[in-house]
Amino acid sequence: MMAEEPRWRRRKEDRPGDICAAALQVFAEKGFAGARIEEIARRAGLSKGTLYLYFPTKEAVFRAVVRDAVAPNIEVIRQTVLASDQPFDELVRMLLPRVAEIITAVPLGAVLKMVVGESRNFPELAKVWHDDVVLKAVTILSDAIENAQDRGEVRPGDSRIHAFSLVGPMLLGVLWRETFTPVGAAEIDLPAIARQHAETVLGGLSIAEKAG
Amino acid sequence: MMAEEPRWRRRKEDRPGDICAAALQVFAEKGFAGARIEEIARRAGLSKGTLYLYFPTKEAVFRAVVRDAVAPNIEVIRQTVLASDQPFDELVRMLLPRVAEIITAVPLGAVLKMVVGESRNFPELAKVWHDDVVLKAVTILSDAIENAQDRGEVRPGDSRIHAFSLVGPMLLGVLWRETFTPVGAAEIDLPAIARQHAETVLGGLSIAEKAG
Amino acid sequence: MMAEEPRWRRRKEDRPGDICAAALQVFAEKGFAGARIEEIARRAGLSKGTLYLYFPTKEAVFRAVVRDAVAPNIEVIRQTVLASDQPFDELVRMLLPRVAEIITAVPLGAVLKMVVGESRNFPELAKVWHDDVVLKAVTILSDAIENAQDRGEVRPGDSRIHAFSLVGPMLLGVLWRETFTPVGAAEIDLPAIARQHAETVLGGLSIAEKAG
Amino acid sequence: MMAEEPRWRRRKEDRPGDICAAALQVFAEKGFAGARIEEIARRAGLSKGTLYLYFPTKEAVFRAVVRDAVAPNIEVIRQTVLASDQPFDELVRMLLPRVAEIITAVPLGAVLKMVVGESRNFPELAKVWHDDVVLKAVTILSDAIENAQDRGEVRPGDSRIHAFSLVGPMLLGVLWRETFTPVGAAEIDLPAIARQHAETVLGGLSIAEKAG
DNA sequence: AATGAATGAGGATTCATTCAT
DNA sequence: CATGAATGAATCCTCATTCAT
Repeated sequence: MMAEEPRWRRRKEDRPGDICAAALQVFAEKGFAGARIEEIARRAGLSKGTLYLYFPTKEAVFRAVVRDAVAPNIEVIRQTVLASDQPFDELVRMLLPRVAEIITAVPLGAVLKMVVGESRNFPELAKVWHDDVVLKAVTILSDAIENAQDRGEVRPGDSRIHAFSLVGPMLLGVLWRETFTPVGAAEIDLPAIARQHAETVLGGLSIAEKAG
Repeated sequence: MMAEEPRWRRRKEDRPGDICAAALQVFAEKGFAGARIEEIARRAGLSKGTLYLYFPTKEAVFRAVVRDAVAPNIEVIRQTVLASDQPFDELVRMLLPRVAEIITAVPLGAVLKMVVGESRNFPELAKVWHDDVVLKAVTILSDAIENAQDRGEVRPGDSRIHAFSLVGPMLLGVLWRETFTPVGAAEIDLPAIARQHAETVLGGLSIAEKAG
Repeated sequence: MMAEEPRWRRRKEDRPGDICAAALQVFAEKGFAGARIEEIARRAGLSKGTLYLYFPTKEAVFRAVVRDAVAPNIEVIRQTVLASDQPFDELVRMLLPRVAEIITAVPLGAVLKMVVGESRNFPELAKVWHDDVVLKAVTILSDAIENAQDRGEVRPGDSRIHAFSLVGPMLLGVLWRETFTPVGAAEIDLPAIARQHAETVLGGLSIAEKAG
Repeated sequence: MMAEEPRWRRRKEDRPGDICAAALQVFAEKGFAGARIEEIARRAGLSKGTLYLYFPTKEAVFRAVVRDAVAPNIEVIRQTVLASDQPFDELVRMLLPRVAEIITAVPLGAVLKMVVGESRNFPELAKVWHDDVVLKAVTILSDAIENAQDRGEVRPGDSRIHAFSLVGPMLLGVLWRETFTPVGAAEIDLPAIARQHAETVLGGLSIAEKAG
C-alpha cells in the first residue's frame, strides 16, 4: 500500500491518462454510444464536471483513447522485426509469441474491437489506425517477407497476403476472446495459437524445409 | 421499373424482410446505438410508425437482423465439408474460395462487425452467433482436420488451432475490408487471399508433400 | 342459443350501442387516456376502422358513453319519488334499496368514477352530469324533503344537506366497491347499507318518531 | 420576496417537495395520463431534465404524490378519536367538523379523486390508500361505534355501515366540490354539512335521545 | 481547479386517425 | 360498408454539456 495518498492530491498531470484508462474500459464494454461520461469519470475517480476540464467532448475522449493505444505498440513490433537479421523462420517463431504477449498485456483487443465497431462513426480514427498501426505493421511484415523471398527463404506470392496468413489467426484469436469468451465460449490460449500457427505457416512458407 | 407504383399496397409479407435489409445497412454503418429507427424505416420505404407494426422495439429489429444472417450460411459450409470425401488438401482448396464467395455475396462481414462491436451490449446475440455459427463452423472444420490427421494427411497439433490457421486470414480480410477500405485502404481481394492462403497453409499442414 | 347469427350480419343499427357498451367497460378499467380505441373496437366485435364509421373521435365515444348513462336512470328516480304520496319515512325505506338495485344493475358506479376522474378534462361532461343527473336527483330529493318538512315529518335544516345525508353513504359504498374491492378490500353489500342507513338516517330526520 | 433570486441555487432538498406540490396540481387537473411531465416541471420552476434527477419516472412522481398525502392526515383522525373518552355524540359533533377542516386545508379531495380515477391503472396505490388510509379511518370509527354500542349509546347494527352513515355525506361533499363546482355547480359548504349531518345522524344513532 | 445541479436537444415508442383496397 | 395497414404528432426519458458555486 502507498502512504495514504489523499484523493484530492492526485497530481493533475496524471488526469488525462487516468481518464483514458477508465474510458478504455468503459468504451470497450459499452461501445462509444453506450458509454456514459459519468461512468468514465467515476472510474477515473473524478466528477463529470472535472472530466470536462481535460477533454472538451466525449468524442475527444474516444479519440484520445484510440490514438493513445497506437504509439507504444507499433514501435515494439518494429523493433522486433528490424532488429532481427536472423532467418525468416527464426523471426516468425519469435515474433508471433511476442505479439501474443503484447496483446495479452495491453488491451489491444478491446481497442481493436472499438475501432472495428465504430469505424463508420469515426472514419478518421479508422484512418489513423490504418495509417499508423495496421498498415505500418503489415508493411514491416511484408517487407521482411519480401526480403526473405529475395533470399529464397519464403515461397513466392503476394507478400501482403503472406502477412495476412501470418497474423490472421492471431487476430481471430483476439476477437474471439473479446467477443465469445464472455458468453461462455472456450478460453483462448493465444501463446499456444502463436506457437502452433508459427510452425504451421512456416511449414508452407519455408521453401528450404520442404526442399530438404 | 413498374409503372407508377401506388404509394402503398398490401404487402405485409414483404415488410419484415425489407426492414431487416434496411436495418442491416444502417446498423452496419452506425452501430446499434447510432442507428435511428426513422432512418431504417425511411430506407425500407415506410414510416416510423409502420416499422413498429412489425417489430416491437429497436432491439428486436437488431436481433432479427443478426439472427437472420445465421441460418442460411452455416448450412452451406456444412454441406461443402461433409459432401467431400476428397483428400484434405483438395477440400481446403475448394473450401476457402467457397467461403470467400459467400462472404462476398452476403453481408456477413457487416453482421460480423455488428456482433463483435455489440457483443457486450447484446451478449445473447454473441451467444447465438457463437453457438450456431462460429462454433459449428469451427467444429465442422476441426472434425475434418482430425479425420485427416487420422489418415496421416495433416500434421499433428490441436485441431481447433489448425482451424484458426485455416480461416483466420479470411476473417482478417473481411474485417479489414469492412473497417479500412471505406477510409482509403487498398481493396481486399478475398478470392486471392483464399487461393494463396490455401497453398500457404497446406504447405505446412500436408505432411505428405513434405515427406515427398 | 340463437340460430348461428353470422358475425357480418349484425345489424348496423345496433353498432353504436355495442360500441358504447364495450367502451364503457374499457373506459371504466383504464380511464379515458388509458383506453385504446382498438380494444374498444375488438370488444365490440368490429375493427378499428369500422368504429370510425360510427364515431368521429375517441372523445365522441366517451361523450356518448357518459351521456347514454344519464337518461335511463334519472327517470327511474323521478318516477319513484314523484309517484309517492306516502309518508317520508316510507319513501326513504323504499327509495334507498331501489337506488341500491339500480346501482347494482347498471354500471353507474363505473360511469360515476369516469365522470369524477375526467371532470377536468371534459368539463362539459361534468356539466351534463351535474345538470341532468346529479342536480335533478338532488332537487327531486330536496323537494320531497321540503314537502315533508312542511308536513312536520322531517326536522328543519338545509334540505340539500339532508339529501346528502340520505344518499351520501350509498355513493361512498359504490365508489368503495369500484375502487377498493378490486384490490382486496371487503365486499360491499349495498342493499344492506341501504336498509341500515335508511333506519339510521330516518331516526334522525323523523321528528315524529322522536317526539313520540 | 427576496431581492433578485439567482436563476438557480443549490436547493436540492426542496426539490422533491416542490415537484410533488406541482405534480399534485397537474395530476388533479389532468389525471395521470393527461399530465405532462414538462408542465409539472415548469410549475415546479425547473426543467424537464431536472425533474428526472429526483424521480426516475412519471409513475414515481405520481406514487410519491399519492403516498405523501397519506401519512400526515390519518394520524390526526386517530388522535382525535382516541383522545376522546367523551360520549359518542360529543365525539361525532367534534369529529365531523374536524374532518371538514382537514379536507379543506389539505388537498385531500384532489388526491382522493386521483385514487378513485386511477385505481385500475395503479392498483397498488389503491391498495396503499385502502390499507393505510381508508381502512384505518373506518376501523377507528367502527371501533368507537362498537364501544358506544356496548355502552348503550348507539343503536345496534353493523358498525362499519354506521361508519359509512357517519362519513359518507362528507365524502360526497368533497367529490361534489372537486367535480361539479368547477363547472358551475353551487359551492359546497363542508363545515355546514358536517354540523347538520352530525345532528341528523346522531338523532338516529343515539338511542338515549329517543328513549328520552 | 473541482463539483454536481441544471439544462434541453434528441430519439424511441405509442396510438388516434386516415384511406386504399 | 368493412378492413387493417399506414401515418406522424405527441410525449417520455436520456445524457452530453454547461455553469454557478
